[in-house]
Amino acid sequence: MQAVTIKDVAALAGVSVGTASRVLSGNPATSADARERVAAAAAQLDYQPNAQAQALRSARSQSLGLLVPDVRNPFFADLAHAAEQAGLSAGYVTLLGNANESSDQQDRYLDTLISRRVDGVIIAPVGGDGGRLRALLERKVPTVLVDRTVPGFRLPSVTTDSETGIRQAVQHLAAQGHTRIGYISGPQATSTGRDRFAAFTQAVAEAGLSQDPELVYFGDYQAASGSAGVHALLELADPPTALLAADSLMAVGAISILHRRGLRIGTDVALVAFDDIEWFALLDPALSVIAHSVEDMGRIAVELLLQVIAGEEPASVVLPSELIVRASSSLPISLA
Amino acid sequence: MQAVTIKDVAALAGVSVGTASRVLSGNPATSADARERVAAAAAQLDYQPNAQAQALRSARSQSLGLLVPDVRNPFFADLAHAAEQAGLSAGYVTLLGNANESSDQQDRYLDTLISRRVDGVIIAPVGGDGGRLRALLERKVPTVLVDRTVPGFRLPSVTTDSETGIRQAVQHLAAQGHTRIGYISGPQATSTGRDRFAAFTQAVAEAGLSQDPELVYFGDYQAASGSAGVHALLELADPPTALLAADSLMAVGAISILHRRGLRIGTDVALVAFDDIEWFALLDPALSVIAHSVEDMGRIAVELLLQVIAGEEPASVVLPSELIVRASSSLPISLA
DNA sequence: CTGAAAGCGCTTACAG
DNA sequence: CTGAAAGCGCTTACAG
Repeated sequence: MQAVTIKDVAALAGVSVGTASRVLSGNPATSADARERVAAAAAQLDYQPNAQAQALRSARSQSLGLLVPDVRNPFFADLAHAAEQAGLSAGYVTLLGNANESSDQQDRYLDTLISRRVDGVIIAPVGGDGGRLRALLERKVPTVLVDRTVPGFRLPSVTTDSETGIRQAVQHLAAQGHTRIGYISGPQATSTGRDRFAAFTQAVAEAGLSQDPELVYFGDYQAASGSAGVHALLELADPPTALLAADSLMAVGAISILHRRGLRIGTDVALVAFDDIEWFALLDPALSVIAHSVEDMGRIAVELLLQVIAGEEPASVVLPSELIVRASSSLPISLA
Repeated sequence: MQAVTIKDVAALAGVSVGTASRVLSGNPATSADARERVAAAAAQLDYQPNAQAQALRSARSQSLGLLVPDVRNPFFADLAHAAEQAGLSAGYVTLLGNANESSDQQDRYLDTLISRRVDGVIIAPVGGDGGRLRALLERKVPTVLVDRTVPGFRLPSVTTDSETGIRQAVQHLAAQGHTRIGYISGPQATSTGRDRFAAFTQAVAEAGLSQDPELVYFGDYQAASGSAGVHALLELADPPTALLAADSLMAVGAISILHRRGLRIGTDVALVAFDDIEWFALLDPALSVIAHSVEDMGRIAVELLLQVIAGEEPASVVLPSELIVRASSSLPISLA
C-alpha cells in the first residue's frame, strides 16, 4: 500500500526496476553510477524489501522452521537459542514452533511450515509415528531431526549418546553401595525414552544391581510425572535408595516431592538427573547430572540442515554424554 | 516448482482457479457442487496454499513478530510460550526473535519483521532509545510493548506494577529486623530497571531503613551481574543482611556466589527475587519471590495487538505483583 | 454462482 | 551494463 517498494527506489534513483533489483541484490552487472544512486535512494526511503515477494519469485524464503516439544523446557529453550543464533549468522530467520507436547499441534505446525515454504525444518519430534512429517518428506523439504529420531524416517539427525552417561551414573551409584536404583523413564513413544531406558536396563544388569521391573516408572518428560514416579517408587515394599530421572523436568518434579516428604536428597536418597541445567548446580545439595551439550546440538543441527539445503547428504551426528558428580549422589550408602 | 498449486487443484476439480480460490477461502458465493469437487481435489493432492503468495496478494501475513531480550531467561521463555499459544488460537503464527540482549540484534530483527510484513509486533525492548522501533511506527505496523516501555513511544503496553511487590518485600524484610537491604538493580536503560529501583528507594525510605547508596548495585539482568553484585555488597564495611534481586537471572547468580562463599541463605543472609520461577520453590531454602503472571502478560499482549490490528486503540494494562514469602527470608534477623 | 483478467512486489533470462 | 517483459501463486473486483 503505502509501503516503499522497489519501484519507488528505482524512480528516485532514475533507473529501471530491474537495475534497482540488481544493485540491491549485489549483482555485479551494474555500473558504479547505478550502484551509488540506487543505494542512496534506498537509504533515503528506508527501503525494506518485501520478503514475501522475494520468496515467491525466487522460491527461497531464507527462513527455517524449528519445532520443539516445549519451549518452557530449559533444554529446548537453550536448543532454540543455539539454533536461532546459528541460523541468523547464516542469513536465516527461524520460525519457532512449539508443539506443546501434542502431536496434533505439531502436525498443524508442520502444515504451517509447508505453507510458509520454509527452506528447511529442524524438528525434535513429538509422538511415535511421524504424523505430518511424511508430508514434509514428500515435498522434499530439507529436514533434520534433533534430539529424537523417528523409526522409519531416514533423515540426518543430531542426537545424544545417552548410553555412556547412563552407564557412568549407574556405575557411580553402584560404587556408593546402591543396589536398588529407581528409574524415572521418559515415554517409550520417544527415541530418547527408549534409548535411555535400554541403557539403564543394560547398565543395571552389567553392574549386578537389582533388575526388579518395579524399579522403573514410566513418565512423560513433564514435571508432574517425576513427582508421581517418586511417589510410586517410594511406596514399594522394598524402595530404591537412589533415583535416576531421564530428563530435567521430571527431576524437578522428583525434587519437589522429595522435599515435601521430608527426605534429604544426597543423604536419605541419592538423585541423578539427565540434562545439565544451569540451575541444578545451585540446588542444595547440588544435583549430579548426565550432561550433554545443547549448544553443540543446536549449532550442528543448523549446519546439517544447511548442507541438506545445499543438496548434500550429511551423516548423522551423535554427541557424547557424561556424568557430572555433585553432592546429590556422592555420599556412600553406608553413611546415609 | 513441483509443489501443488491452486492451479492443480482447479484442474483436478474441473473448475477455474478463481472458483477454487473462493471455495478454499470459504467464500459463500460457490455452489455445493464446486465446494465438493474442490475440497476433494485439495484433499487428494494434499494441497497446502503458498502463504507467501496469499500474503503478497492480500497484504495480510497472518503472522506476528515477538521480540524478547533473551529466550533462555525463563521469564521470557514463558512469555513466548503464552503469546505463541494465544496467537495460534487466533490464527496467527508467531515469529520469535531473540535480541540476545543486544540493541543491534534487536534492530536487525525489527528490519526482518518489517521485510516479512508481519501483521503486528510484540516487543520487550532492549536498550534505552527505541532504535529501529521508530521504523515500525513510521510504517504503522501495529505494535504492543510488553514487560518494558520506552520513553517517547506512545504505544499500548502490558507491564507489571512492580511497586506493590517491592514495597511488600521491603516491609517484610524490615519486619524481620533487617535495616540494611542490599539491592541488585536492573539496568537503568530499561523501564523495569528504573521503576523497580525507584520503588525500592521509596519503600526503603518509607520503612525508615538505611538509604546508603552503597547498598545498591547496578546489574544488567544477567546471572553474572548478580554474582558480581553479591560480591560487591558483601565486601562493604557495613554489609547488608538481606538482599533483593531485581530479576530471576541475577538471583541465580546471587545464589551461586552465596553458596560459594559458604553463606546460608535465609540464615546468614535473607534473599528475595523478583520473578516467580517454578524452580525457586524447589531450592533449599525455598526462595521468597515477587510474583507476577507471565501467562497473563503474554495472553493480554496478544489481545491488545489484535485490537490494534483491528484498528482500535486499546488502553495499556498494568498487572499486579505480589510478595510470596518462603524460607529464604522468613527468619527474623535476631535468630539468624 | 462462475470464469477471465489484473495485479500484489519482486527476480531473472532475454535482447541490445 | 541496462530496460522491458514474463511470471512466481495467489485473491478479487468485474462481467455475465
